[in-house]
Amino acid sequence: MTPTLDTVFAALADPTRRAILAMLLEDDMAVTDVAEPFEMSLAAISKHLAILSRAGLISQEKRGRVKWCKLEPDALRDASVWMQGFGQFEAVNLDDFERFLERELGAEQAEGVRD
Amino acid sequence: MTPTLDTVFAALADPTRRAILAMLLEDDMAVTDVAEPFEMSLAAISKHLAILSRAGLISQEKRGRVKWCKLEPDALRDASVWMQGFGQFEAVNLDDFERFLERELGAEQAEGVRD
DNA sequence: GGCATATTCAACCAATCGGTTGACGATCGC
DNA sequence: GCGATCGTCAACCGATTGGTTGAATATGCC
Repeated sequence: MTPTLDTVFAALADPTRRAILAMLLEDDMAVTDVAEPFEMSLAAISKHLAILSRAGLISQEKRGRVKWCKLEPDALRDASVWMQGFGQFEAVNLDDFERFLERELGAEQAEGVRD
Repeated sequence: MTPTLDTVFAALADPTRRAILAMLLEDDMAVTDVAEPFEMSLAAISKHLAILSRAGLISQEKRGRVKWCKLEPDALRDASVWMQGFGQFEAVNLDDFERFLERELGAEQAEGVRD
């Protein structure tokens, strides 16, 4: 399936999935390691990863028995083009982004990662 | 309710709602006029507008018996900050955006606005 | 007042979502 | 080969989504 705006935005609409993307920003990770910080089953995380993968936001490659997850930020490009069309946003600096991530992750932590 | 990334991205995940936002980019519109090009009931459009409104993407103001819908592009700012954090996208020019919109609207037209 | 117009509400429906559990198939280490 | 580990599959569950229809609520016009 070619990723559409529908699938990309739908994938981004879940806080668990956004948290996963933020984790993958640091480094590629195995499925088990992705699941570790979350208070939910491995199967649930596996489903989230499948959704991110179908949206093109990550790729997964199996090496041995571990499946590595890798961020694919290019999938955000079309969505970013779409959004920037409204409001002519100037380029956002990464400090803004980091502060944003801290706020969001902090909020999730406060409610136990998930609510 | 203060709009969250959850509600903003979820609102953007539906093609009907994105088409509505694109229409409002041109001008403010009454609910009935928003509904006109779509092959679905007025009530359905009313619900879509409520979702966009809860996400902060539009505002609605009732004047007389007609309720005017107005784009509120600022609500996209947080989401845009979030997305640009991945991939350091350069500013996108509006020509790109217009071509993009044409493609998307064209695709929807081809399947009868909705599939 | 009375009718038409603009919009929402309420109830319903099928489909999807986000989660669970338990069984299963691969692969590694020994 | 065997047991442990990695990950998915399948079936199930309750909640939400995107749509419908019909009735209800404003408001405007004459």
